[in-house]
Amino acid sequence: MKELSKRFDFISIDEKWCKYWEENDTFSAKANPDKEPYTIVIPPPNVTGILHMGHALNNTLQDIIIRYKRMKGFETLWMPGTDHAGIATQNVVEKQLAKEGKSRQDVGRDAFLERLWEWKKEYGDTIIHQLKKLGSSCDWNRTRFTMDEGYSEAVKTVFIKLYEKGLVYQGERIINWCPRCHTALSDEEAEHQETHGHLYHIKYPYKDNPKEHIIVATTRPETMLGDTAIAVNPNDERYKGLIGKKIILPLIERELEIIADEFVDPEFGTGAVKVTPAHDPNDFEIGKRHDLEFINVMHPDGRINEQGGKFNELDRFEARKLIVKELKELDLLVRIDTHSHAVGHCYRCSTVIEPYLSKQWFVKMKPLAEPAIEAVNSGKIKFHPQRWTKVYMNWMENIRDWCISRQIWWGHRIPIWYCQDCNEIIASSQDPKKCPKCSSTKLRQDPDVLDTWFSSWLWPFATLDWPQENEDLKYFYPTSSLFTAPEIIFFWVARMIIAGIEFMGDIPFSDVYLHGTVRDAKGRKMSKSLGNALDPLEIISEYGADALRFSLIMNSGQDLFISKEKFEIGRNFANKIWNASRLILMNAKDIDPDFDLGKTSVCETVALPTRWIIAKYFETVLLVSNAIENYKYSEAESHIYEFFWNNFCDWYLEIIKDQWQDTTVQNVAVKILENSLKFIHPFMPFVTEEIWSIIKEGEAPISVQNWPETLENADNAKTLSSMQTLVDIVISIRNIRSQWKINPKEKIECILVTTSDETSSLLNDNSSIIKALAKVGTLSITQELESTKNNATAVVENIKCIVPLGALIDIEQEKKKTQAQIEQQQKASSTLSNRLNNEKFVSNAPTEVVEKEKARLETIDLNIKELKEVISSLE
RNA sequence: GGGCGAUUAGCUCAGUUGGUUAGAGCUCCUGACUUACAUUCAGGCGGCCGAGGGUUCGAGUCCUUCAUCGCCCACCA
Repeated sequence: MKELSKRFDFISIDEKWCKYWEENDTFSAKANPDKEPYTIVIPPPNVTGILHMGHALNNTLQDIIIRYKRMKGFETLWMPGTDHAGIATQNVVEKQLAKEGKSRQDVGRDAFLERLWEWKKEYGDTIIHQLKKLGSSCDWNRTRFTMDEGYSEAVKTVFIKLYEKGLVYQGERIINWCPRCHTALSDEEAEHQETHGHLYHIKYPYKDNPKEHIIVATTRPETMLGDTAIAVNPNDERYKGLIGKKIILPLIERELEIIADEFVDPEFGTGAVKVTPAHDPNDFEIGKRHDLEFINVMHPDGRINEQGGKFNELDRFEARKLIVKELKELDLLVRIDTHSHAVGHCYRCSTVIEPYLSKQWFVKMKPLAEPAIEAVNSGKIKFHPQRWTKVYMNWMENIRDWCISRQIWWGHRIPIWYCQDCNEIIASSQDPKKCPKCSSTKLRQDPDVLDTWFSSWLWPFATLDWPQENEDLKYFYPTSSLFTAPEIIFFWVARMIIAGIEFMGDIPFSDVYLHGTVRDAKGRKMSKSLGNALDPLEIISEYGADALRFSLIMNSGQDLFISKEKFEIGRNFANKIWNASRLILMNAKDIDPDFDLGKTSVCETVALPTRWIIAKYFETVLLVSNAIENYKYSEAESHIYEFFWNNFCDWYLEIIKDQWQDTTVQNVAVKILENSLKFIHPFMPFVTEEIWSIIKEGEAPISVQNWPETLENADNAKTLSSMQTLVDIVISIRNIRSQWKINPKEKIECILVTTSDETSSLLNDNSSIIKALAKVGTLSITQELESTKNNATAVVENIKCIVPLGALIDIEQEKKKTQAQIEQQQKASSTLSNRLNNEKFVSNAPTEVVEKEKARLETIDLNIKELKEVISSLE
């Protein structure tokens, strides 16, 4: 067997295995009828930039489960890819252009798109490269992009299907408009932030009596330029007589009428509302109800247009200032209250969103949502942690139509053409040559593109080449689980469920795991602008990919608070694994390849520490497996960490230090190491792969090895507990040795002091174990005795040492405590039996409650019996 | 305005269906250069489990009220 280098050089190891896995297609997957499929689709990172810590966490989680399932014998597919991220990517390229002093209009649509594709190529590749460096075991040959050719087919097909069903429609209404990005946004893309603004109270004079006025309140005074009515509640006594009265709109001098509408809340503001149907969703509705004029007073970039009279061309906020100033001068401003309310901001550039009247494409969501609600209600799709179900449901049940058209260039062009001659609207997945109605060839494609999420929601099946039918699609769809951040439940998760059911007739995945947000040590979100972002690649080069992965997962219960030092835990652990392996390789020379841990664990002649570590090992395999299955990754890691470091290294390897000539010891150490590498592998793929390749030279990589076998839990647990007392002795001996500075080679005399029957019988029954223990621990036993605290202390002074084995407990106190417990339990027992004897209770309570109470009574009675035995043993 | 989560050692967090004396890591302190590892080893200090009330023989765990922090949703101008 080869030896490990003295230094653990993660840089070259990371690189070596990245390359190896890729060159050997270790993770390629194909439909295999002999195996069960396990599929994950990656949440495709945006091609806007480089990977951040959130990605590192997200992909590590996916990699753990996929590597685990692969070792468990599933045909695993982890589908990689990237997202074109419409607005976001267009924005970064526009910024790039701006540095050259150009706008996208300057270069033109085609040239601009070319720039975007260049960008995509560079950053898409970078991201894939970074995912590989993280150790992600994706099937890289299948890497997809949300705008590659086949994918466009899927998008067009979906659009047309929905259009034909009447679920995609065009409509003119108030949408969220970003004046900076010059595009419509969906409701989800408007981020509402609590803002401290102002509520302006303005006088609107009557036409017939300009000295009198009605007072309205507004947060956006500039919208008054588009006012076409004043509304009051029809039941508001203050205003009843005024309905129908004419008003002259200040500054604009337009004539308005006071109308009555139930929507107006008499309690808010003055109870009178200025109505601006083109700039407010509620006013829009009022406008429709009362057949008002819709006056748009703004350019798409947020400047006032010619409708604004002398405010023409002013920016909306400039106009606001000026209008307030002029109103003041005209003595029409009553007062300004401070007012905090939620204001929508663009989720890509944080510009204040303008409610804006515009013609857009929408998806009718209600009918699509129903089966998606059912899928979660019926338990076909489960959220982990479960509480997210509520969030999902709340959105689904209050779902609104989805605005899907964007006035940008980067994205899937809407497959709609307009006939210039007869105004026919043509939906087609191919470019149509002529109008089917009038045969005109003057066709113009809709200039808009689709919301980026309109392609993302097809990801689980579009990546498998839908709408084409093929074997892979049938085999790998539906996928198994989805790992993502809660921020995109609505954007992505919910819509994928809708699309999966609608277009594939089946849910897209059965489990959704929502992980926490990565924050800095102070709890702030990591972001480039705050300058608190840690770069995963930097961590990888400083601590290693395994360290990055391990530390991230260790902290991944809820939100993660990450500082650089946290990665030391992972680095140290990887180093520990390396050095433990070194030690074992240096000492294990006589290795039996068929050595069976299961058999050895029940072999009575084997020394106690060895039997114990084997039992502990089997326990750990089970704990780790269960934790992974239940999506409790940090828990799995704690089990691994504790077993490997505390039990195996610090305890077992220390104890057997001078036992290496024993071949059983050698084999046990090697076998436990090998199998530990296996269950550590999903978490730390690089170091385990490297050590495995040295121990098992010539064998297949650990990535494709089988997951270690488990023993029946109950039996193993029994073995463990029966040995625990004895193991405590070993620990005590070691402690005494170190405290009393006794040379490890020197035999020490000790007395085993026992108090309970259980322990002494254990010692008697296991004299062979004691002997084995003596052999290992260089312990010689001179006498065994039962003792009280007092004579134990007396003994201490004369003898070299004693092994405190529960003997140094104050017997009197122990008795008292036990007695108190007995009394308590007896009380419980009597109340319980009273209850069970009460006919009312037995006949009225549900049967399972009665059964439960009976079971409780039984255990309590058993407890009492045991406690009484303890008392008698103390006497 | 509605919903969700958090509150346990100085810090970061575990704590499974209520059940003996509430755990770990880091920090701090004490000791060990024992050649696999100082990215180490052995030990120690440190907790009215956010506050009040309730259910129970028994509550960190269940119910209720409150406080503080965080997140999400929401078209009262």
